[in-house]
Amino acid sequence: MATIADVADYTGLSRATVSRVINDYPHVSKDKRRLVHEAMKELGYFPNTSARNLRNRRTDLVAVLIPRLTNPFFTLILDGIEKVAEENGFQLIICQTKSSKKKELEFLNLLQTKQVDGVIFTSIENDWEQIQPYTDHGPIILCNEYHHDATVPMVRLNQVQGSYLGTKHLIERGHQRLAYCMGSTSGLSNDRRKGFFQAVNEAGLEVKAEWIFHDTYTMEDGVKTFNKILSLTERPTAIFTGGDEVAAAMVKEAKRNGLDVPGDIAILGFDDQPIASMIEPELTTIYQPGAEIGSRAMTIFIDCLKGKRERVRQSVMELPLSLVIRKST
Amino acid sequence: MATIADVADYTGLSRATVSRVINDYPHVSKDKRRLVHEAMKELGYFPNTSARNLRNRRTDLVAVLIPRLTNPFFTLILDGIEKVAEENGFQLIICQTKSSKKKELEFLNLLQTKQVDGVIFTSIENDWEQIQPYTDHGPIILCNEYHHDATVPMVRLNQVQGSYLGTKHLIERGHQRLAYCMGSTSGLSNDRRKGFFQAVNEAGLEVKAEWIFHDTYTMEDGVKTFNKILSLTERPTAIFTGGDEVAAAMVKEAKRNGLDVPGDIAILGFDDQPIASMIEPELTTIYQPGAEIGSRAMTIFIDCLKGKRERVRQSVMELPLSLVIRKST
DNA sequence: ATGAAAGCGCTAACAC
DNA sequence: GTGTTAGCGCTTTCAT
Repeated sequence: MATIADVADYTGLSRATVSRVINDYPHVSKDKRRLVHEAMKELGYFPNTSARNLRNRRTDLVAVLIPRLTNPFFTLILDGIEKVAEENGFQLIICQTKSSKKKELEFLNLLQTKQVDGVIFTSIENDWEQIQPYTDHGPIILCNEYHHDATVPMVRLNQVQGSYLGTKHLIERGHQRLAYCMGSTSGLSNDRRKGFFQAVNEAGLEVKAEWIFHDTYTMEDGVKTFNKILSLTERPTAIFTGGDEVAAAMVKEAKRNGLDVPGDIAILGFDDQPIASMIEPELTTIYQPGAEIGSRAMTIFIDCLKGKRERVRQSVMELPLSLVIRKST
Repeated sequence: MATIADVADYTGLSRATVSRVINDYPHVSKDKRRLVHEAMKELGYFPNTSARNLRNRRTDLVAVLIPRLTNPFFTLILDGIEKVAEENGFQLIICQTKSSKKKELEFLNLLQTKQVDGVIFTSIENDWEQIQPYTDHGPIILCNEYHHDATVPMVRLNQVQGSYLGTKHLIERGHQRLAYCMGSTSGLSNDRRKGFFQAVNEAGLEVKAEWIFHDTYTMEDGVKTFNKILSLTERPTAIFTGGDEVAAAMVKEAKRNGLDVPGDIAILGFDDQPIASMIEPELTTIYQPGAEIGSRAMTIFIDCLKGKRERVRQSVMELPLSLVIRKST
């Protein structure tokens, strides 16, 4: 494998000059520049990235922590991150945490060992105290996540506003008994609950404890939860869900039980995934600009790396959610 | 930032011994081993990956070429690759080609510059002659792709068999006039067409040229193509599609036009994505074990890297597709 | 069991 | 405009 020294020898120039050509520096004569290029081609030379990284103390690599690759919302974020990364010469390393605290921490080793320049979290499992020490080693950005005491830039969606909007919509449609299905108990979920109850309280409605459901993530969860709701003596007439998959599964289960959506029961999705407009009736849902927060987060990341922006200081960029009214409510 | 030399100085040992401890080599006394571990913790030392990579001539990094992150089938493959990668201490670099020949070639620079140990293609845009030279620089695996003259390991799905199965099913349901929608004109598409016509010919059916549609990828394409089909004077009674999104959009458009699926027109999907079982009627489709081929490909990749397997020699592993009969046919 | 030292391939400060 | 050279941080012979 040819090295820079080989190119230098071949051309009779020094390694320094060859390096200057490689890196497109000024102060190299046209002649030598061409000479070097010819030699590189002739010898099949390519600069060794590990050597450059060692010397430059950068890798142009970013670790992106994501719970599951098969979750369309997160790949949307990833897509947004990738777009900006690509434009700026960065590569992305995929870190699938499977929502495990342990794995999340393990991936942070990539930062300590300088395998990556920094990390973008699209979801966060550990408490901030666990993460905080790692901020010494490079920029950390929270994307789609928020921690009250995190000392880093955060790009988030206004979940409070989003779920308020959706809930208010249900109430305006005349619903008085609302079921609420949530996923985990993360900060994100708390915000959604906040928005939900804000709308509920404003309207002076009551929400019974038995109308609140936890750990509802998947389509199967949706079916199970829907059946629980059906079996309730005092049954809600509208359901606020934490995702379109859950909502879609519920719509289907409702139809299977001979119920009309939204006539007998209204179902509100979240995310506005492709599936939302494919099912019958089309899902009313809350659109989250996933690609957008991804791009923003990556842009901020780059600014931090370049020192254009302080990286160990809290900052919050918040984007709004919007209600997409279709047929299920 | 602490280096190995700092740890050596701190403990009064040599860098060599510290290195041995880091890499868990034998022939280091218990005492010194503990001493070094304490020092590393004390100094906040972490081995520098770039330096190790340079020295070891490996990065434990694999580039995965994928057309679009937002395509669920490809993230399924990615998930399979990731699983095996994780088990073996490899990290994945995402390379989104957006189906561009140019980008695909650019990503191969990662191989030449030794930024990655090798490459897994989950789709391939260029001709094999373009790719072939890169095999000098590290293992290249084709996953979900096949090139007749490729001199590398390939893991593929038996598309011929899969589409034969689906087409035969349509014919058995009594359909005589079949429409065929394909995506690109890749090897993969050719195989599907082969299976389609195999079944068609066996049954002695005729397929008019106007029943064959190209470049049908997305939901919008599905809607457009379906309307073209509707406007045909001699209209097919069944449609073979290249993906569940397309099929789902067609089902929806059919219903919008007052047609019954499968009564008036049967629609066959491909992939068995979550959406297939969420729409009404549920999609009959062809299941492709995406995660499975991903895992297999990564396993083969590792064998190639370890020299357990020849890497510049054609080999083909083929997995079968299966028909999932639901309600749309 | 431990250490000395060469060298992986590259860049940049400094000299001319 | 070009060359010399000292590292970047690590691993691995080869001694002892």
